[in-house]
Amino acid sequence: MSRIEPRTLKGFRDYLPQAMIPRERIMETARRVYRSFGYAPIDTPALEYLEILTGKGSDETDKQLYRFQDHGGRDVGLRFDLTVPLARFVAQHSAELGLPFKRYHLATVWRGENTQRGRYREFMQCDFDTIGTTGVASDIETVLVVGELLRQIGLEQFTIRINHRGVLNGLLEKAGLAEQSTAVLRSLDKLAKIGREATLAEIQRTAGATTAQSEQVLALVDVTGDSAAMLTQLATITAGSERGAAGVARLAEVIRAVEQTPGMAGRVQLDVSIARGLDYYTGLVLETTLGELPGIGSIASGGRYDNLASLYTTQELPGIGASLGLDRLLSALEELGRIPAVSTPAEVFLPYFAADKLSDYLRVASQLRAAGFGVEFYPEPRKLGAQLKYADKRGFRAAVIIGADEFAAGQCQLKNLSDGGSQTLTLEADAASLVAALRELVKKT
RNA sequence: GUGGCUGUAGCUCAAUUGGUUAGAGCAUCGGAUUGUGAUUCCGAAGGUCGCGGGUUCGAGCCCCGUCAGCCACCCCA
Repeated sequence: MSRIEPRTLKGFRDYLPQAMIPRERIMETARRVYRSFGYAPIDTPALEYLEILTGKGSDETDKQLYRFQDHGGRDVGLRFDLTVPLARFVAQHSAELGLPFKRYHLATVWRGENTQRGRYREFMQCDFDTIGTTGVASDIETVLVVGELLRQIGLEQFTIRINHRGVLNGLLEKAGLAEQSTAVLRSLDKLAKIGREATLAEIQRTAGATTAQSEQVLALVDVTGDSAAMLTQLATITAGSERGAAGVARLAEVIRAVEQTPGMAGRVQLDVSIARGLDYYTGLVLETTLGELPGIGSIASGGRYDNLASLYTTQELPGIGASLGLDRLLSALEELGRIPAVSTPAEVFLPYFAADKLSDYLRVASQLRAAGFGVEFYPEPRKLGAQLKYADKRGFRAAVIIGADEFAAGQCQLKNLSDGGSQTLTLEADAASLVAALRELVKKT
């Protein structure tokens, strides 16, 4: 009989414990932060009717979409982001949800695009959105959520770069390029990557702009200084455009509020080159870069849109949201050496040592678990050395060693696996001394 | 989707100009008179040379296809 080769599809990955543990930790942090701002969890099906997903109908969408017929002959597709499902979801349930509605959604999405480092065909998105309000508070909170998330992940050196589509569009209006805004913004988005001259040329090529028009757009790039100075210059550039003025005013308000939030001063920066490729953004747009790894690109980004669900409902649903780039963030953390080489989620290892004391071991294990520790009990009585080797390899912090001698004496040994130190403790009926010593040890290391 | 580079053990790599039974380190598993890991010592296992076809007396090495990875382009709702 020929064996089937175990393998995974191009762009699809297995996650071993060592990769999955930090991954879950970040997802837990994201959930905790999102919840702390009142975003509620939702989930939607991986598979949607094809017409839901192709509603926007760009060619690129079609190319990247995983589509097929199900067993009932229905045309279906796998979701390629969480925004389209959110739009469908809100249009379908707005009566039950009430507005404004704040939700977060951590889920897998699929895109059949060509793979590259950090770009896969199956990946996780960690979105949060506020639907049904245009209030500046929701703009401010979106920035604050991103900042709080990164801080709780343990990253301190980051910059949230913000811009406003109204400013860009106001400028385009003045330049007479309003119709070609998508093409112009797409080119502008590449400014940092390809440089000023190439951007200029590309705007002329893709949007059919004149030299004067494209220069007028690129005047943006000459906006420099601190945020206040830039805002003044932007006001001048966009003078005469209502949208531009409103955008400048909103940027000013967001920056001021974020600067005044404890722990967030200096974390937000106006960056006129940020356009975001997505043509549905209409207001604030944001990207986040790491000071230690500027080259890795944005690890959290998002923006405001006027009308999320116009394809599915007549109801006007403005909103703002952002998304954490989980894979990019993880590879950044890895590059920074911030991913511990651990393949166990538990901190305490309990060797099975005295073969006839199974029930006593199980009791200690459950006492430690009740006290909040993750405890792995080795499944069979083996040589202690082999068991400790196993524990070391997996990165446990501590081992609780209890053999026949300790049981007889009513004691246990607590071994710190990172420094090899060991202490002998009294093992009471409620294991109180052990719990206290473990708390110390886990806190310390 | 387009173009380029790459593919030998779980990982990183080696293997004279095409020439016998494809090697090493690390990792894995076992052991060093059955109670202490990560540092030591001994041993074992592990390879359809990504896969398929072709050229050749002979292919890990050359050719074609295919799959996968990396890079650039495209794109990223």
